[in-house]
Amino acid sequence: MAHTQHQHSLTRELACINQVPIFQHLSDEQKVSVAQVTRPVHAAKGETVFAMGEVSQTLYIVNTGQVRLYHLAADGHEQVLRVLNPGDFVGETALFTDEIHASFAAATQTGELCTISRAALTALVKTLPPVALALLQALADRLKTAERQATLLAIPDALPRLAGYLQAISGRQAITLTLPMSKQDLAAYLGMTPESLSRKLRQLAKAGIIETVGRRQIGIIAPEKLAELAPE
Amino acid sequence: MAHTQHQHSLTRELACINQVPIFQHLSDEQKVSVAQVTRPVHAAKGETVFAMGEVSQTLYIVNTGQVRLYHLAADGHEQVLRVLNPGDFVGETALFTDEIHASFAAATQTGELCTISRAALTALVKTLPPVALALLQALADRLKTAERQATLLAIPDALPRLAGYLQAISGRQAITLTLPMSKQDLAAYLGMTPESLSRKLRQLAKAGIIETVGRRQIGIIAPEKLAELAPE
DNA sequence: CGTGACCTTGAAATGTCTCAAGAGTAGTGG
DNA sequence: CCACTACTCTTGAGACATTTCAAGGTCACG
Repeated sequence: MAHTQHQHSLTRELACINQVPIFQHLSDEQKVSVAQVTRPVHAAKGETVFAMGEVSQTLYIVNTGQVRLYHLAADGHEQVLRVLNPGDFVGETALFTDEIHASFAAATQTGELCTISRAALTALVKTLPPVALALLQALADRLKTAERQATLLAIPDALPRLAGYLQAISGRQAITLTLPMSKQDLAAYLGMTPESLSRKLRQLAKAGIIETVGRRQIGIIAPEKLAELAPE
Repeated sequence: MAHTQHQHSLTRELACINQVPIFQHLSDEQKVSVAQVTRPVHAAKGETVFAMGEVSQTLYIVNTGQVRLYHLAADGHEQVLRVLNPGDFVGETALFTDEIHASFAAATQTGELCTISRAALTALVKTLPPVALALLQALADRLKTAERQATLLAIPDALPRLAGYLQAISGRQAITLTLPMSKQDLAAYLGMTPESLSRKLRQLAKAGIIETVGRRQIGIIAPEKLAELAPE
């Protein structure tokens, strides 16, 4: 079925490609060759994109919407691993081995995903050096944030962990930011309980460092003070 | 000085290349072209390879010996980020931006490093697809372990954190393994105090799950019991 | 063989977790 | 459109685990 769709037009595929940073710096004809191996997938809010344990040979790139990656512990507790916004991708290990998904992926907002099979992606990397470089850059970036996250979580005290996180996602600017997940998810992500997170946020607010705007927004008022609390 | 050395022979450079997994699957002539842009560096035990804050445009690959990457906190406390064994590398972000080293690197065992400049590495990725693929695989692997490490550290209780770590480095086998760092470094790496680590190791030993052999060796006796304690 | 660093062990203090209940918010259905 | 409901988030008090702080033991190294 997908085959005939591809014959019709590549507009949907190209729309995918054009949104994604990885393919941003390609020429038009290079984008077409990428589009030919891309399969768009629609994901409605709440829909499961893939489940844990499934075998995959596919790279998923979020075009629009938002996808939440999470673990499901034995006690039914969900642990958010990562939140995929437009341009983010998952499944890069499928490039080399049959990846057994270690997590669930569910859309938190309706949107479009682009999928590329392992074989096609390998071919792209071999024939289009810019794709290889862009992928390397994306992986290097993610590696950096993952390693930062790991060193952050190694801190026993909750306050510097939270401060370090806020500093990282605010870019040390005095901006108002929207949290990428609910506070209970964020708490688990930061290795603490929702109660602790709530208390620490209040503590920062009382110190005049942040202000909470609504339920998912936080205004960074004093980035310098945040930096003092964060490691280094 | 390096220039004339290169003219003499590429034996040292090729020795480097041949040891490194990234370049393993190249043809002989491809290896030569890599060797031509490789600069070997000797690192004596205890020697500093690079310091935090230094600007780098170089990829470092460990050929022989061992290199320890670590943070230096304001209070002088050292936090080990990663231990590089032969085949491991650091500095991949230098591929894209002038990396400001976020850590120190010091040799814990005398050995040889291979260094490749950003420009040369970029050129290699563009001209030799196998290099690009190998780099991608290496980054994907590191990403996987880093993300696993992050989810592990998000657990509040020390015992499952330790169990998860032991499980990861033992490969779920009943083997005797050598710790890659001192126990006080390992404690910081796992987000606990040396005292806690000592107590938890004793606890595992009393339960007949592990045994401590000397100061840096641990024998895994019951991998299944370890898996029960580790998350999932 | 001595010295120093690493590791272990012990007891008290602190911080976070757990458990429980109450507010606020968002989304739903009448 | 409003009220209701369900959920998330907050707040409080007690229990617990880990961190501190301090000292002793053990191993590796010169």
